[in-house]
Amino acid sequence: MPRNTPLDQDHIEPHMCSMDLRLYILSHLPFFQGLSTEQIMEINPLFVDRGYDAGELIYAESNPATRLFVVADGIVKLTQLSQSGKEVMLDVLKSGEFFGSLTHEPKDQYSESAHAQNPVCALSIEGGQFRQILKMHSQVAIRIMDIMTERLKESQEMVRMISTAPVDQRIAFVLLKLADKLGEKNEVGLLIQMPLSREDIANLTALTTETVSRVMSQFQKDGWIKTGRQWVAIVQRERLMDLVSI
Amino acid sequence: MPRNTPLDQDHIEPHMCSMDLRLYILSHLPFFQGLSTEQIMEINPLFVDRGYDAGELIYAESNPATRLFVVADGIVKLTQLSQSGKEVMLDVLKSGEFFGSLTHEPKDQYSESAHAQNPVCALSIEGGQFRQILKMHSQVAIRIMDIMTERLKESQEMVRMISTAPVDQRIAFVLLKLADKLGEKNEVGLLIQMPLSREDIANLTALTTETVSRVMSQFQKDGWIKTGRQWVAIVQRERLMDLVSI
DNA sequence: CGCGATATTGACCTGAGTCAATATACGTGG
DNA sequence: CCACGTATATTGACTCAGGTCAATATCGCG
Repeated sequence: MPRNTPLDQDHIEPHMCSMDLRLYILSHLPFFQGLSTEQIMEINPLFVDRGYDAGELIYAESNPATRLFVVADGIVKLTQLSQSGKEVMLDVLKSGEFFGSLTHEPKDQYSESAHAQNPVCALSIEGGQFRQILKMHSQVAIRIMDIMTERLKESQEMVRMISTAPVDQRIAFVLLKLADKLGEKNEVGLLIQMPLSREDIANLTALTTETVSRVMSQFQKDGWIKTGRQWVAIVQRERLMDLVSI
Repeated sequence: MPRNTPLDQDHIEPHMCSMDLRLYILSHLPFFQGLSTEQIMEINPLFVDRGYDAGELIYAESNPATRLFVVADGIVKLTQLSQSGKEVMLDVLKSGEFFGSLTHEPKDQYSESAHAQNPVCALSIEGGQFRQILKMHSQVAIRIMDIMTERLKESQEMVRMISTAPVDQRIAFVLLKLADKLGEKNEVGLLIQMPLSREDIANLTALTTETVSRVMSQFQKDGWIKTGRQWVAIVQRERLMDLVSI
């Protein structure tokens, strides 16, 4: 049984949203590819940076939606609340991914809440200013469109899994997806580099913590994963893949 | 008990995807707003039209994705198949909405199947040609981006409903959504203008036909809806709204 | 070292699925 | 235009996957 958390806990301090990091992030954003360095330098001052503590709210569902955010460092989770108060986790974002508002309609509201899952540095820009950029650079708008298309596809895949797959498949599916996105090879296996509790996994799979615990205990007994408090590593990726695509 | 189907069955014949309809549709597409009539006329020849019979396949999941489609007339349903073979209905599209491929990567595959739910006339354009239009007209790309954002939001709302809401709320929710999109006031109530079986509703809500039948029988006994073979009309919209947002 | 958050495990319950029988609407062809 | 046959819908009895409730264990932080 592994002792301590194997998660990497070196985080950039909030105040280290430095100019260097900003320019690095902005110039490497997938949707700014195709812009020149000068264009990036011009856009740079429109962004503000800010650090968030682990667990801190970045914005809340149904609040006025005015800004577009970009993760510079850390992990951001997007959630909705059901009427009964259960949290539904819609997505997990890492450095380089955007979230928030793509519009500048005064009446628009955020359709989900965003929380820092660990210490986060995020850049943000006012929605209207971002739309100016889109208007001037169609290749940026096309990139954003492509990313939204990909996200829609993933959300629809989630609908399919939740609608039709049994619990072990659903859990295996999200573990594999997270490992693809955040996996880091170490001595144990493929470690998912984010704090990830049973409750988080339950909120990602439309299950309860108890069910997640039972299934993951079995996965561990079978030697498919190794797991502890707030972390999961995949040991036998193939076994999980087989399970998902039976 | 209403006797016959109250659905409007006047459909444009497949061969009536006429030039007049084409230009009307193209010039009224939400994402072509902002283009001049001359620009629309220029784009027009890039589209081909085709009619589909009720139930006919337009394209299949995992086939090479090469074309972008636009519904000119009729209803198109988008579906995925689970491994166990159950159909999951992802969306229902009406005139003016697009579906298919927004890319021109040779290796891309359709992530869902598209079927004509009733007789359909659709226009389509090759993905690469459409991207040329996007590149030249950033306002079109921005419109598409906005539509994809809206669709993602709806898909995420579906994830939340399926994850957390009991069956009667889920059914009420999709009936209201369909009525908002396709509702037509008539003597019975607000009729959903598309062929809509119990199985369709089951595929939209991650339920079985039997459960849908039981819940809808109850809705009808309560006087909230009127329904028959392949049609549903909403009588007491408020009651359903109350149920959904308890 | 001790406390609170996190995780596990068990016993039991229940909402929705499954299986099966029956009913009813609609299209088809005589 | 009616009779028949098939697809669609309803209803009931039973089952079961996963939820609920509750007790206990364990980690890691302060």
